[in-house]
Amino acid sequence: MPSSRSGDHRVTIYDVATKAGVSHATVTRFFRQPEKLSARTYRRVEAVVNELHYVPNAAARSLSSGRTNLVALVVTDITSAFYTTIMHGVEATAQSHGYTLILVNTDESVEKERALLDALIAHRIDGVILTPAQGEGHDLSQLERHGIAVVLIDRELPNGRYDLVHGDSYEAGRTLTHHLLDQGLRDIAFVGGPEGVSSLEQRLKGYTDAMTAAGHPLRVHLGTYSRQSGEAIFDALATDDTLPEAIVAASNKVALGVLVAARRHGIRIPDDVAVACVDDLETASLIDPFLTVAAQPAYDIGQLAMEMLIERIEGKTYPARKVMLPVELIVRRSSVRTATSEA
Amino acid sequence: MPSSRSGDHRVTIYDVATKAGVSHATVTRFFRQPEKLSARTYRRVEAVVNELHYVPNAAARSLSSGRTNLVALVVTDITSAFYTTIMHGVEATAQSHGYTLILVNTDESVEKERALLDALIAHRIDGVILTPAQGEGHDLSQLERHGIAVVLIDRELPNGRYDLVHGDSYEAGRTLTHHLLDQGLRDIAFVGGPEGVSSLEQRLKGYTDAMTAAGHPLRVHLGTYSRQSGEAIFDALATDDTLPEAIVAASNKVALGVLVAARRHGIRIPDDVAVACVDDLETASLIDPFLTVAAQPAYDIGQLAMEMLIERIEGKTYPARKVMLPVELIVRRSSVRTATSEA
DNA sequence: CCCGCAAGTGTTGCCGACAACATTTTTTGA
DNA sequence: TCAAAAAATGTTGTCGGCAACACTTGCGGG
Repeated sequence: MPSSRSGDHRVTIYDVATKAGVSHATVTRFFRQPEKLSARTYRRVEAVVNELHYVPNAAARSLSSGRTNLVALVVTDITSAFYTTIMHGVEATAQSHGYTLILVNTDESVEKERALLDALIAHRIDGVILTPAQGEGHDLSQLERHGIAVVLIDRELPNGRYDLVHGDSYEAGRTLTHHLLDQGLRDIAFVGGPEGVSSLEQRLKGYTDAMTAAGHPLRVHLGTYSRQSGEAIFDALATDDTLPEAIVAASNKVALGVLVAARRHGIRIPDDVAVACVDDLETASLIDPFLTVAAQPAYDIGQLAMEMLIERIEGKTYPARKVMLPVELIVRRSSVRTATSEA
Repeated sequence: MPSSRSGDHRVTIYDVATKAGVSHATVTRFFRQPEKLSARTYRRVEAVVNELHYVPNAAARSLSSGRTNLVALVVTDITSAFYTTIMHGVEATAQSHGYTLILVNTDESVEKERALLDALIAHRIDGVILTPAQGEGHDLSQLERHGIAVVLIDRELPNGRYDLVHGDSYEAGRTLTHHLLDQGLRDIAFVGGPEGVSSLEQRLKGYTDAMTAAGHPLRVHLGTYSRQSGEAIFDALATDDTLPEAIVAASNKVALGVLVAARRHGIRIPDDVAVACVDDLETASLIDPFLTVAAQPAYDIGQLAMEMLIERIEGKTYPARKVMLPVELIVRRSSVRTATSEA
C-alpha cells in the first residue's frame, strides 16, 4: 500500500452524493438546511457522510458564500499577560459562536502589522480585533475596502471611526498617582510607555491631572511599554542619581523592568523608591503579592470586543461605539513603605 | 454615496486584467511567475494592482492549488507561560516562511480537541502542531486522511507515528529529585500531573528512579498540570498533617498552586517544605527569583516543531522523528533551606 | 528570405461548494 | 379522483483563482 499520502483524501460533495444516490445539492442541504430533507434522504446522506468522513471544504464554501468564519486577533506583544488574557476572552467567545480564531503578533511594528493585515485580507477573514502598533501610517482602509469588520482594543486611532474596547487608562493613571500621593510621596515620576499611543496618553493625563491638582511638579520619562524600557529609564535615573521617591509605571512590563534594574542597583522597593503600575501580573502576584497595580479587566475586554465584532460581521451598522471598562486599584507592598524602614 | 459597505470591495483578477489590458492569466503570472512577464507588461499590471489595491483571494487560490498556507498550533492551556513561549517560537518561524498561524485552545478536553480539529480540517490547513489533551480517544486519522501534516509537542501518543518535539522530562524529574536529595532531604513527594500523559510519566519516572536509587520510599500524588491541582493536593496533605519535607511539582502551575496553598496554611517555603518544579515562570522569576525549576527550552521547541512541520508539508516522508531537547536546572530559594532557619 | 524555436500571452476547464431556478414527487382538499 | 399547492430533489451557472495547453509574435540561422 504505497503512497498513502496521496489520492484517498479529498472526499468531495460529489463523492457523497453519488454514493448516497442523490444530487450534490441534497448533500449541501444536509448541512445548510437539514429540515428540508425527508427523513429517509437525511438518514441516507448521514450514513455516507460518516462512512466517508466527509468534511465540507471551507475554501470552496467561502468562495461561493463570501464568508469564512475566520476572525483574527492582532496584538503587539504575544507574551504579555494582558494580551494573553484578552486572547482567552476572545477565543472563548469566538469558539462558542462558531468562529475560528487566527492569532497574529506584530511586535509593535507598523510594517509587520501592514504585511500581516495583507495576509489576513487575502484570506478574506470576516473580522479583525486589532491593537494598533505604535507609530504612524496605519492603513485600515484596506480592511474597509474589503468589507472586513474591525474592532480596536486598548488603543484608539486618530480618525476614531472604529469600535473600541478599552480599560479606563485615564483613571488608572490618576488613581495610581493619587494612591502614591496618599502615602505622603511627592516626587513621583511617570515612567515608560510609547508616545502617540492613546492608552499611554490617557494614563499620562491621569498622572498629570493628579499631580497638577496636588500642586506638584511633573516628571515624565517616556519610552515603550516593554520591560527593556523600564530597565533603561531606571538605569539612567539611577546613574544620574536623580531617582524619584515613587514611580508610576506605564505598564506591568515597565514595572518589571524597574524592579529588575532596581535590584541591580541595590535600590530597595518600596523603601527607596515606591512603585505602582497599570495592569496586573497575575502569576507573579500569586507567588508573592508585591506589585501595586491598577488592573484592567482583560478577559472582559476580549469577550466584549469579540461580541461587538460579531455584531459588526452580521451587518449592524450603528456608528462607532467606544466602550470603556473600569480599572481596579490593588494595593500591595511595592507602593507602601514599611514602618520599620521609615528611619 | 450610500451603502459604502457593499459592492466596491471584491476586486478580482478579472478587474485587474481588464484595466491593464491583458488576460487574467497574465495577472496570475504577475504573482506566481513574475519572471515570465516582459518588463512592459509587468509594469502595467503592477500599476493596476496598486491602483485597485488588489489582493488575491486565498480561498480561490487554495481551492485550485490545494494549499492554504495555514498552520495551526493546538495547545491545552493558552494561559500557560510554557505554551505562550512555544507559541512565540512557532509564530516567528511560521511568519518567516509565509505561513499564517491559527491558534487553538483545547482546555485539556478531548471532545473540544476533536471539534476544533474538525474545523481545522474544514479549512484544509496545511499542518498542525498539536499538544494532545489528556485522555483517551484521540483520532488523528482524520488529519492523515486529509493529508494534513502533524507534529506533536510536549506529549507523545501511544501509536508513536508522528514527529515529536519535547523537553527531556525524564531528566527534569530526575535532576530535580537529585537536587533535593543533595540538600539532605529524604521525604520527597511528587505532586500533580495528569495520568496517561507521556510527559508526566517521564517526569515521574525520573523522580522514581532517583528516589529508588537513593533507597528512599516513593510518595506520589497525581492530579493535573493545573494550579488548582497543586492547591488541592497540598491542601489535602496539610489537612492530614502528612506534608513531606520536599515536593517535586509536575509543572510550574502545580508549583504555583502549592505556594498559594502553603501560604494559606501558614507553611513556610522552603523551611517547612522545599519546592522545585518543571518549567520556569519567567515573569515571576524576574521580580523575585524564588522557584527552583528544571526549565524546558520552550521557544526552541516551538521553533523546531514549526521547522519540522514545514518539512512535512513540503512532502518529506522519512519515518517519525523524535527530538528531545535538554532541560536546565535553575536553583533558586524555594528548594534551599536557609542557614538561620535550620534551628 | 523563410523556417523554427522560444519567449510572451491568451483560452479553457476545473477546483468544491452554494443558490437560484426547474423539475419531480407528494400531499391536500373539493 | 384529480387539480393545485406544497414538499422534495435535481440542474445549472457562479464564486476567483490556477495551470495545462494553444496561440501569437520576434529573432537567429540556414
